[in-house]
Amino acid sequence: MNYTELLSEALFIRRYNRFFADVETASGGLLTLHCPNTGSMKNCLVPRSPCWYSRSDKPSRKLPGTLEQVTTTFGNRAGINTALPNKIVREALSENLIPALSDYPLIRSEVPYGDENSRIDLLLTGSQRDCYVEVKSVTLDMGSGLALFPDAVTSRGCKHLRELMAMAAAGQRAVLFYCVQLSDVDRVSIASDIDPEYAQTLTKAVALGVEVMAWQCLLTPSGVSLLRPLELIV
DNA sequence: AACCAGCGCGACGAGCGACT
DNA sequence: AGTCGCTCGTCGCGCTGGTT
Repeated sequence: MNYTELLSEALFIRRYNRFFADVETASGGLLTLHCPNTGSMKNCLVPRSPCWYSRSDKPSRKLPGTLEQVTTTFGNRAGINTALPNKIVREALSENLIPALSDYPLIRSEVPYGDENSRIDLLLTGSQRDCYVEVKSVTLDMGSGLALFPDAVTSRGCKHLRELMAMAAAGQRAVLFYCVQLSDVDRVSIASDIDPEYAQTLTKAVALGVEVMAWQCLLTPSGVSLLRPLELIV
């Protein structure tokens, strides 16, 4: 997934509510950007650390740009745009870069499904069984190569797990795909101390046949793409 | 019938005020 | 004290209405 133009570098100053972040540009000016991540962004908000943003001149937008990448507490680069993982994974699927999900000719995004008014991120069809793929953005850097999910209590995350379990029980493939937008990471685990209910539900989901996979992204100023599968400690 | 533009809505989730 | 519902900005989907 390529940005429309190269990202600009700045210094992260503060995120003063979940939609707005102030940065200091190279020329020393203060710029308010849209923050495309409404989560807690734990370990991703380090004052005066390097960050990168995209510019937009769309007349419909109120802010001049979007915060895309930041530096974590441990000095790693994190992609914080929660809209990107779906695009990145879809792109990788259409290029057959994910061996475990390579036999599906048809890919659709945001398809309504389940009993709780949900939409599945990606529905893969055209093979023997349909494959429901829920993509999660992982940005919680714990240092020493470890990334965790979630970074805050996520009732929607539990809801998505329940929907995936229902799909698996109905005989379809159900996949939870952790898209890890972090540099210098080699394994992913579940933050059971942050959201015990999510951890329990995930254990149940795995036992019921929901497949879980985690891939690291390559983050550059020109774009983000899937890089390699990561060890998953569930 | 086919296409396009515009509009409305849902999703995202932390925080806050109103209400039970 | 606990729960509910609304709000923020952006994106993408799906519906509607207009034009060709």
